[in-house]
Amino acid sequence: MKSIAVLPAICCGPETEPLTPPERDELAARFKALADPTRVAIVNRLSVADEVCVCNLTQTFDLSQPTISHHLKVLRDAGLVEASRRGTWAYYRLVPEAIAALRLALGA
Amino acid sequence: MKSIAVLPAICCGPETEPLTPPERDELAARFKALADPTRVAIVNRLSVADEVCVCNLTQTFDLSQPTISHHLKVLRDAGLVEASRRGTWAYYRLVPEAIAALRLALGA
DNA sequence: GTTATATATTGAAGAACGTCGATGAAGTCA
DNA sequence: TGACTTCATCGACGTTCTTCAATATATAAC
Repeated sequence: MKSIAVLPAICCGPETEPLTPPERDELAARFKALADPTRVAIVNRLSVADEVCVCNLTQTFDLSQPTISHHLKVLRDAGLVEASRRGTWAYYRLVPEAIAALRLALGA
Repeated sequence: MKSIAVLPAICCGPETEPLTPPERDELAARFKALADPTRVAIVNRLSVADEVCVCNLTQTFDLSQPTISHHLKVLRDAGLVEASRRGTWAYYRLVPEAIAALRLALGA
C-alpha cells in the first residue's frame, strides 16, 4: 500500500498506449481522492509545509474532527499522503512521488 | 463554459499560495471528471487520436449508449473535451489546455 | 489508576453518482 | 412524407460519498 508506481499516461499524443482496465481503475481511484474540495485544500495546505498536525487541520476547516479524519484516510488510502505519530499528535505530509505520478499521467 | 483558465497549483513547495474556496471547488470538479474508470479510458482514447466518433466509443466500451453519452457530458461540462457534429455523427476531441491546466495544478 | 487530550472508527442520514431502458431530437436516404 | 440512424435527455434504481454524533483507542500528566 505504500509503493508508488509510476502511472501510465492517459494523454497526450499518438504514441500513448491504450490503458488496461486495472490501469484505468487505479488512475480513477487516485483522481477520485482529489475529487473533493476539502481534500484539494488539505493537499494544498500540506504542499506549503513539510508537515501539518491534524489538530491544525481541524482548526482550519469548518468541519467536524471525524470528517477531517475521514478525508485524511481517503488521501492515505490513495497513497497521496502519509502520516506519522509523535506523542499524542499525528503529522501528515505529502508523498511527492504520488503527486508526480499523477502529473505524469496527464502528460509529460 | 469554454474558457480554459490556468488553474492555481495545489502543490508543491513553500511558495504555493493557499487556495480560495472557489479555486478548491473548480479543481475538485475537474478532478472529479477523471474520477471514473470509463472516463479515464475515454480521455485516454481521445488522446491517441485527433477525433473520435461517439459511435466508435459506444462500440468500444461494454456500456449502453446513454451511459457513454452521460460520461461525455460530464467530461464536456468539466471542459476536458469538446464536441462537434458533422451530419449524423458527433466527434469528440481532447482540450489540451484543460489537461495541461490540471497537470500544472499538480506541480510545475 | 484517573483524568484529560488527540485521532480513529462506527453507524446513520441525506446527497450525489453510475447505470440502464424508454423516449426525444436531429439528420439521412428513399 | 416516412422509415431509419445517431446521439442526447429523462426517469428510476442501487451504490457510493460526505457529513455528523457517538464511541473507541491511544498517549500524556498527575
